Amino acid sequence: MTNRSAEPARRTGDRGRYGRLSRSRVLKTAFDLVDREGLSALSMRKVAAELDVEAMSLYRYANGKDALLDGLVEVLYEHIEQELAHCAPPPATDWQAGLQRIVRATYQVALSHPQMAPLLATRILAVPMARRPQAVLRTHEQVLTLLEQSGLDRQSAVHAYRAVTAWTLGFILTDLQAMVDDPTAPEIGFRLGLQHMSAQETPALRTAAERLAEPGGTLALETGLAALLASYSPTDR
Amino acid sequence: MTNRSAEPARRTGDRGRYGRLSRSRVLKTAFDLVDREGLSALSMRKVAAELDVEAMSLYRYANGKDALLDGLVEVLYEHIEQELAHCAPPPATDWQAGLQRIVRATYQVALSHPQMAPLLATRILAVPMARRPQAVLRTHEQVLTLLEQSGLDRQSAVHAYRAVTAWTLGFILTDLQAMVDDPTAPEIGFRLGLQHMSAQETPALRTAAERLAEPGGTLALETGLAALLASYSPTDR
DNA sequence: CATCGTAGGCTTACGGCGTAAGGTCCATCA
DNA sequence: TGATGGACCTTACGCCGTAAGCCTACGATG
Repeated sequence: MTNRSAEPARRTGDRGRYGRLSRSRVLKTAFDLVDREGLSALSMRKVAAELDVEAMSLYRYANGKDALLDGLVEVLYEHIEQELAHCAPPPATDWQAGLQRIVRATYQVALSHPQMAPLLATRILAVPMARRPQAVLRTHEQVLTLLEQSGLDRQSAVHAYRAVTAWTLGFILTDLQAMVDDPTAPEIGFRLGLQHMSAQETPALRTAAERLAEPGGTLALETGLAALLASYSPTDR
Repeated sequence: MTNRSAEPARRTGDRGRYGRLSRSRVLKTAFDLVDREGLSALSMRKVAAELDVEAMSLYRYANGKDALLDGLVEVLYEHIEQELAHCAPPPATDWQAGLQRIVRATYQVALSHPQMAPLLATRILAVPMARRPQAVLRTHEQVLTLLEQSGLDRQSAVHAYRAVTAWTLGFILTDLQAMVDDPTAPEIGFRLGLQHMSAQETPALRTAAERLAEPGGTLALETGLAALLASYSPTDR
């Protein structure tokens, strides 16, 4: 509610007519809020408050909370595209390297914004493909195009596409899974809460927990990707 | 609130002292509600209403909504265990078949209860491993044990375990992803909402959409699983 | 400069939600 | 029979999403 009449509402590209809101400002605020406090802390009212605005004002730029969540996914994929754009030149001939590049970028952006990970899983289940944000569709289009370049027939390319998508999503979720039970504990076993796990019923899992707590890493991601791709392109073996 | 004093509160194993509630009854009611109306329709108050009880009464059996959600995951994995128990005998020597069996059961239970799928993704991110329901841990223990039987060293077994988990979860989510935009449309293209997808920007995806709308199926699930497993066990190639 | 249509933001209000705190009743058993 | 305590209920609070409608400052127009 701060009166900023000192600024005569110059219509920069990033503010609305009154020099206050804009879609990008709303999404960025929500994005930062989730990064900072987690998805469960996201509410229309809090986002609005951070913008010195009432909740209902957001509706012009994100028509309801679901639309806001989809906006967050959009931002996430825009980050992926940025990562892809400024980071590496695409080696036009090597389709497999092209796929690796996209999958790796997706993984890294997810790691940078772990609080958003649930969105990747839940929104894909909630919003039909045709309604997904453009940035999402563009990225998926690239994946599919690369696979079709690889010489696979259309049917196999679609199967491979599903495999790549499933692997990437599953790997990210598995990698980000909650392992730490008590962050304040000094010893790793207690930090993981192993004293709550029965050594009778789940001995192997208990023993493996320490190793499972470490992130999988880019290497494991790409190993699995390569294995899946190889199984779809008979030329490779 | 119906007075059922006709029944003198016989303490069957499935009811509490007053012959009304019990953990299993609460979870079953919530589970059915989600199956019927979706996760977003789940609320403490509605579950309570279906049991002719007040919301706060549930807290003795599920201490808050998060605990209720974890209870649903528990029920889901109990279904998986039932599927495993009554369906096929485990071929003790063939560890790969053993893994297939578990993964397939997980997939089939997920398909039977598609509304629960988001829980698989979100709860794994929210509750530390050591605090997961016993049924979940038992199933994971089986997977890990089978992999250790396969001759992999401990380190590789853990990597393979992560891969199996990631693949299964990712495959399920990808398989259950929303594709249908307008269920009432007679023609498939409109049913998928393809008119909303730009033929300029995402032509390949648009074309592939029809194929993507079909479920992946058990075969694709097992193909990918085999490919991943092969990449972790050098003896296989 | 005066006017006007409207985009952009605000107000109010409603019903539903999770849950903290404490009360009540009744099956049990001494 | 009377005490005990577990099972369920009542009340209340503060959040939430959002429908409906209002108000006003702005850009365009003359």
